Amino acid sequence: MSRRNVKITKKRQAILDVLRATDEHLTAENIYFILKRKNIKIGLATIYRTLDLFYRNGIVNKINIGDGTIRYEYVDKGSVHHHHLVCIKCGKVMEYTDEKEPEFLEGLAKRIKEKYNFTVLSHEIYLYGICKECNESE
Amino acid sequence: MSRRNVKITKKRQAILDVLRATDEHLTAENIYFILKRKNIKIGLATIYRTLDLFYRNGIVNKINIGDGTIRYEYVDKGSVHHHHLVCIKCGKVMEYTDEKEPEFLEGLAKRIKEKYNFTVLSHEIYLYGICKECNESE
DNA sequence: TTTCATGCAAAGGTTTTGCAGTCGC
DNA sequence: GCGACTGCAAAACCTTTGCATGAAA
Repeated sequence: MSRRNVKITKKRQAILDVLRATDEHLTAENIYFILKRKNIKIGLATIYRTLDLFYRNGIVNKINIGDGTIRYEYVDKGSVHHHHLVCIKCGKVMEYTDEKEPEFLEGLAKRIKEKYNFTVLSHEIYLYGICKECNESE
Repeated sequence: MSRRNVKITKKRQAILDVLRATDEHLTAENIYFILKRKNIKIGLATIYRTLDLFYRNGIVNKINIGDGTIRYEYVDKGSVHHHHLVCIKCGKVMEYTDEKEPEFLEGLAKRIKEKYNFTVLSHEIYLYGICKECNESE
């Protein structure tokens, strides 16, 4: 399935705009209220359906930090692959990129293949800890 | 909070036994039915409460592969830290350890600290792909 | 017209909570 | 007896689904 198969309607465009306008990782409900504030009336179900569609077409990533809700982020094809820093104090999710990570992951995939005959297709890395602000406010 | 603060009742012991007896990653419901088969009558709510207690005390890990349910695994303090291989075909979750990973993660935590002033306390790595069996059955 | 998108409400599944009863020290 | 643990049922929560309406080609 590829991106060109996705028809972009007005509602879908609105959701896409919200996701592209932020660095944050939004839940379906976040998007719902952001659009409401912009006077765009849309059903939650439509947002869920759209996000699922986007996900299946590689337009957004799902982020699951384990708090019971799914977050989404726009996949910018031109940007570097990144992972997530989750602050266990304030719950904020930040992105990071690490220059040595791609090389490590490539080697890791190779070793996993040899050792377990498991073909790695994608990965998610979550680092949990204390963010700058929470560090400072102690 | 530390492990010694957790009182181990009969029901809690039963849950712990189930988790220690398997390599699999069990949901609360899995545990419920396993105990039922052993003729141990226990409420689902108790299992949830116990797992949450165990989690807060570092006795179990939460595994969230994004399918809407939380899985748990016993934390064996003596064993090597491992991560997860999730098969996107059959949904099976396996564990792996990689000899180069600890060194990489140590360096990564240091770089994250320098670059973002984020203190890394723990991490989760999920590798998604196709497992041995699903590879072979194609 | 025909197809697909949408909104609403209801249903679904997992997890949490309130409360009364029970256990163990 | 007291405090903590447990079971049940109900509630809460997020997400999906069914169906009728509406928009677009």
